[in-house]
Amino acid sequence: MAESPSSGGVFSSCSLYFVRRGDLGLSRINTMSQRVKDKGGQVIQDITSTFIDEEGREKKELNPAITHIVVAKTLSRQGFLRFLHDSSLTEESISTGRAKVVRDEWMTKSSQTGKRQNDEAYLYQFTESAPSAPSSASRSAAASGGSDSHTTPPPPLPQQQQQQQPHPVVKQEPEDELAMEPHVGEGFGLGEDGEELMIEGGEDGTVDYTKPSLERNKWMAEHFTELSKGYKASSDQWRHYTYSRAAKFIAGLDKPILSADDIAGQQGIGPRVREKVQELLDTGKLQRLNNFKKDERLQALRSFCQIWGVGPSMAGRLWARGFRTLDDIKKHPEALDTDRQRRCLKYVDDFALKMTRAEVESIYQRVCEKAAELLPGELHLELCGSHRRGETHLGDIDILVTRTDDREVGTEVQRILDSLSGEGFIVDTLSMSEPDKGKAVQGGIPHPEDPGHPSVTFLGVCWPDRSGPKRRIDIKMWHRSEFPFALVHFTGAVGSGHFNRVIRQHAIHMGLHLSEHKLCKAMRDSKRKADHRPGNRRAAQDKIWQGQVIPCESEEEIFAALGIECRPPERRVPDQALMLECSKENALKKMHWFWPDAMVLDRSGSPLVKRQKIEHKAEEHAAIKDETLTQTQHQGEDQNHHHQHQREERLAVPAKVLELLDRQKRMCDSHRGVGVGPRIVKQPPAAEKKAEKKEARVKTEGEGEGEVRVKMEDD
DNA sequence: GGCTGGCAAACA
DNA sequence: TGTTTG
DNA sequence: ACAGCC
Repeated sequence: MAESPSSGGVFSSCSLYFVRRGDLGLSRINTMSQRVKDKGGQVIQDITSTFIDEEGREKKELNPAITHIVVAKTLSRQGFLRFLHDSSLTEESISTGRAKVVRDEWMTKSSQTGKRQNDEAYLYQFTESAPSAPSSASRSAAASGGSDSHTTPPPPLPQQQQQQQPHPVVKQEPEDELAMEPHVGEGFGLGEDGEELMIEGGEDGTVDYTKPSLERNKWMAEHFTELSKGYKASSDQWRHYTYSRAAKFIAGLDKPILSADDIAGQQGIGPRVREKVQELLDTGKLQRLNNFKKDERLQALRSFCQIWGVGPSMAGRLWARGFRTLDDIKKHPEALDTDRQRRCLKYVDDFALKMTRAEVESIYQRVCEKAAELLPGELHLELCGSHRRGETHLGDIDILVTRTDDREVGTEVQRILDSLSGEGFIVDTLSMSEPDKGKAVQGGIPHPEDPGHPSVTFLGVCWPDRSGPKRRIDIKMWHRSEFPFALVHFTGAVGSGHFNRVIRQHAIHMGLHLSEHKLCKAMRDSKRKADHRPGNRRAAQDKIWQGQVIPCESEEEIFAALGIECRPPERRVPDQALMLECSKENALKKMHWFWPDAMVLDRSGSPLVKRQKIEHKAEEHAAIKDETLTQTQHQGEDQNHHHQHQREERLAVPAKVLELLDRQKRMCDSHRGVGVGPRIVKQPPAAEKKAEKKEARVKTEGEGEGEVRVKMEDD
């Protein structure tokens, strides 16, 4: 079997079953199944098979054909047990069966590397174990020896083997092979520099958690940030997101929280967050967070994620292979996948150091000078990111460049970089985009009259001061017409991009599409979980047919178009006011700004209140129109008042938006004399897919739920 | 109870 | 393609 | 072990 990979495919003689729970959804299972089959494996549909016992009764057992049961690594033990129960299997039948229960990474990694990964390194721990116990190591040790010769690097398994349970640290002094500047001793696991201290003690006086204060709010927010980071490292993106959002929300409150009820009922704040606020008020700490701190594995994952280019997935694999600390990895850099990661391993300590605003500004200055020297008067540079948001401890430098004229972006950034590299200022490139690729795929099928402009993105490392640390620097160049969108995008990316997510969702609700390049009308082919069986076809993608762009010359105009307050950079956070402004109802009231002929109705013509996906498809226009007519006709007076209702709810079109629409019209006219209204570039590919979809929709409508649709009446 | 959750682009 | 980043 | 929506 060690030799088989080349002959029969990676998965030859494997029969996999995918557990559709947790993060392993249908669409992912479909794609994975396809790959397994392509590479010589089999996918089994039923986890059980029935047999007839002596008394002639039907019984179920674990399907003996299965060699591997693939489980989402984030699926909880309980979730897995529930799955077993639902499949009328017992825990025991699994443990005694021949099928190996492996995490989904086993499959993706095997497929990626073209080498079947060692099962034992990817075992899914569903048997009894403390949530944190890294008990797998011992088992894999025994098993790995023989079969394992072809898994990626030789078994690096440092001395940790034996350490597993008794974790009392054993911080054996690293022999510092990679001569690091000893800037920070850095206990990882703790947040980035010192936040932990602030939580526990408070640097300037401890926070009195029994007394309401804004300080106490911040203190609570930090707890949520810690939770969020923990979940991030364990690849639980949604809890990461939720807690991170909660942290931002609480930190942004302008009134002290008096009781847990103060935050209840806010958009995005649910029972779990409320409970935890309560717990903080009652006990001054969070049990969950304490568990996190004790969780050796989690702390290791967090430290691994400090390497730029290593995320939760890679971190999990490193842990599975026996690495426990960053030092372990420094001793075995070959454990990392790419050269870039190995380079970034050396930057870990430097990148953990924050900069002052002045430092950032002087770096910005240096780039500005170079720009002025090479291309005098041609470029405009702006500091974005956390600096623009007014923060004081900065992790990186984020510079946005545009031409002062309307010419397309070319090699300007490259020239600046070349020169600065020659001076030893830029010392590494982590990622560099090809200037001409910029306009290729931006956010779906582009509008035929306005496919967008090329842009350039550089992510790299600079070394402003030979005696100081190296710094992360991003330089991006956009076409002038798209510059404001880039500004919004690269300023709003707080934390996990909460602000961007909220306003983009809002745009979607208005039937628009907001990206870092443009704002445009959009037709979305909504992403549905396909009801295909695994292996057949892929789930429908969330395709966007881009409609007309809505040109905005400033951030102000972008916010105006979305009908929300133009916030100064430092207020680009998802606070209560924003969530309110961006509620679905509001979006729907504003929709007619850009879809003047659209009526938003459910099937019976009643005014919509809920429903998120705005779905429409070009080629259904005709059909919809007919439907609309017949409906509105024979609905008669009965429905009339509904329409009035809806009209009443509409928000008046602001002057600014009229201006934008006017500008849009002028641009269109001058461009090509194109009429207003969405132009469809491409028809959705498979005819049958559409048929299916139509059917599905009719069905839901028939069931009375009623999709909201935007119905267009032709211009 | 099940599904979705902002987006795009580079890299291997 | 999945993973990671901004 | 999250929140909001059908």
